Amino acid sequence: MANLLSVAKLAGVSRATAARAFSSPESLRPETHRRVMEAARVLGFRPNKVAQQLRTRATRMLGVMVPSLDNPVFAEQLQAMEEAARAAGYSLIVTTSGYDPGREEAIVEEMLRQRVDGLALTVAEADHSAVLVKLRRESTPCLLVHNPPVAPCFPSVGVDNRAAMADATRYLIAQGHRRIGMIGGPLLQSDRARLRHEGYREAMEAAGLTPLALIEMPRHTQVALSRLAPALGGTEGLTAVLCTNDLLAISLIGELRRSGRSVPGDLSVMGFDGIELGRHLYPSLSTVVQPRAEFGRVAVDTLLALIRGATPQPLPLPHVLREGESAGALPASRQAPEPYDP
Amino acid sequence: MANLLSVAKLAGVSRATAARAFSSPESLRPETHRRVMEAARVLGFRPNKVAQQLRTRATRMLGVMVPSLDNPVFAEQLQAMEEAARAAGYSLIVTTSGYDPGREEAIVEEMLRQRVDGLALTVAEADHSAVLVKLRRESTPCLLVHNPPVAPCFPSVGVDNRAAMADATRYLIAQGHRRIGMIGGPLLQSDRARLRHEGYREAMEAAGLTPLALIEMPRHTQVALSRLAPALGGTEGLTAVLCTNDLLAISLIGELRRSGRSVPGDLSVMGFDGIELGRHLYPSLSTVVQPRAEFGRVAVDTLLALIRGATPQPLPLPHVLREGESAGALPASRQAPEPYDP
DNA sequence: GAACACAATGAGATCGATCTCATTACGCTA
DNA sequence: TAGCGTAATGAGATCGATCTCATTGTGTTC
Repeated sequence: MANLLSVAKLAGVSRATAARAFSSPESLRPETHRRVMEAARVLGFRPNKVAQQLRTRATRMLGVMVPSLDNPVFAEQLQAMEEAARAAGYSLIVTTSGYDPGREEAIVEEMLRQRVDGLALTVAEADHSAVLVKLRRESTPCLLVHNPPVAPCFPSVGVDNRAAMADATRYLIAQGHRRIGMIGGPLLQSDRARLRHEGYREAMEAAGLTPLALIEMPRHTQVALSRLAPALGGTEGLTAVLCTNDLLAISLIGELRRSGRSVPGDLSVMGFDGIELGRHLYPSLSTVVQPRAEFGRVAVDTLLALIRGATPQPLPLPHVLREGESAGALPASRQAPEPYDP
Repeated sequence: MANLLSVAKLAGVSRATAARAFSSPESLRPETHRRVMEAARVLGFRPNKVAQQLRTRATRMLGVMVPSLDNPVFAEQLQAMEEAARAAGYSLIVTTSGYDPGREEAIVEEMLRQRVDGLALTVAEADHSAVLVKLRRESTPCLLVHNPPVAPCFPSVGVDNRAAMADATRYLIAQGHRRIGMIGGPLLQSDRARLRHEGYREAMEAAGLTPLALIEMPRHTQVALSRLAPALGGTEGLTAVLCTNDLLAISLIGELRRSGRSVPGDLSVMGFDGIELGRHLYPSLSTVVQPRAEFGRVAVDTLLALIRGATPQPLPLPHVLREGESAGALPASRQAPEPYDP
């Protein structure tokens, strides 16, 4: 394949001049510039970014690691990141960790060897992450996405998970619910799940209600109704459930209806994430919307700022409670025996 | 940052020997190998892939372009591709085109400059794609995903869209439906949409039924019920609808139910893709499953074969019809006036 | 101990750009 | 036309590895 040297020869100039034709055309005589460009065209010259990267010690590539692309919340965020990155002249190397610390480690090492200019990571557990400890010693700019900014060294882009779930909880309380439960995926100890549960607990306690332990589901994307069934039966059963993500909520609604229960008649269900699809379901999903597209943009902007040497301290992004049809007012027939009276 | 030269110096060997310690340790005396590795450890040496890539003229990176990550069918496929690629020691550069030919062009040019070892593309229209015409002159191995293998030059990974939609149509016919319509996204002319419509038409005609034109929706992910309403009313209205993708189907089901209609009572709905979520909805989605995870694996395997210089001719991947609850037998009350009688 | 085969190591070119610094060319004024 | 300042261009080093080929070192055999 044609390289700059061959272009330079054909145009009758030196490599340096040929290079300038691309990087700073204004420093060349118009005629020289034209000759070089013509030679490049004739030879089908295509600049080699690898060589540029080696020489300039900048790859203009960002490494992105998300737990999974099966959850639209990550896919939608990635979509926004890709667009923002490309607009800024950067490419993304995309990887999935499956929440596996071993894979996280290997992926990050690989990306460092690739000399990415920056890393945007979503890890399982930011404050006990081996990979973050390692990165602390490295000079590659690094940004957390979704993870709370517990690690003092790394800026973080995400919503205030605790406040967001507290909002959702208060919303259900305002709808008249008193017996409210919460379900989550298999990583109960994940930093976000923990914060969300704390938000739930605080809102419950602030209202004089009893928070329950997080009910663990075997998968992030699918409920096992059997794990929840005990909490649902009888007059003392739950009347509303908060889910740590939308996929769980959607799956829960499906299972409930398949088992003959109605939503929100028998149980109000709230999601978390605000994936696009939730709007179009019936009943439409009541959920806490994380602004995923903005996540992506802000993540890239912040990472680029870090790369430029700035020390941005991004604020938590605002979450929005989207009222759908899956959570509603508590039917009179299911009012708690003891009325709420502060 | 430490480079091989500094490692070599510290270990008291030449660069060549230091390099061999990593690439072919067996060719070194154990003692020499140990000294080099120790020096590397002390200096925190991390091999520079950019330099390796320049020198070996192989990046071990694959360029992936999909229309969008907002549709789980692409996200799930990408997830599988990433795992397969990483298992083979390759990284993915991921981009989204939004079906925009201009962006397709820019993205591919960018990836060629990056000297990716191979490209896996999903384009809007394989047989009139400017970007594919350009790629035909290039030596970079290229694979189409989802696009039918119309372009003689490029292998393609995907299901047989025509046969798949014909199967779905026959399924509905077998359920007693006679007035069956089909809806699609804004790209009626997309190669896949066209093939799927052809499959539908053939199956209809083979059964002596009248196929209808594809009803165009303004977006890929969301129906506008108003566009469909005219076809639904009265005793002559449709009793079943095929959708070109699952998101449309899910959105359609939601809209129908919200407007007071039941699914499949008033209208049977079939999707296409088989995204995971469809299983968990209520009613669960009847759909044609494209094996997305297998797509990803096969795509990577085929592309790696191309890179090795083989000329694989991948077969269409098998599709599976998944019977859900959104499509059912035609109620007796809605039997067509003229019974089907070949 | 000399000769030889083979293993281990080193020297230097190379991949394809960029960048600095030196040199040449050009335009302007006197 | 000479002199000068600036614009335009070129020569060569450099980024960090790999690879070929030459050389040195080691061990075996007679």
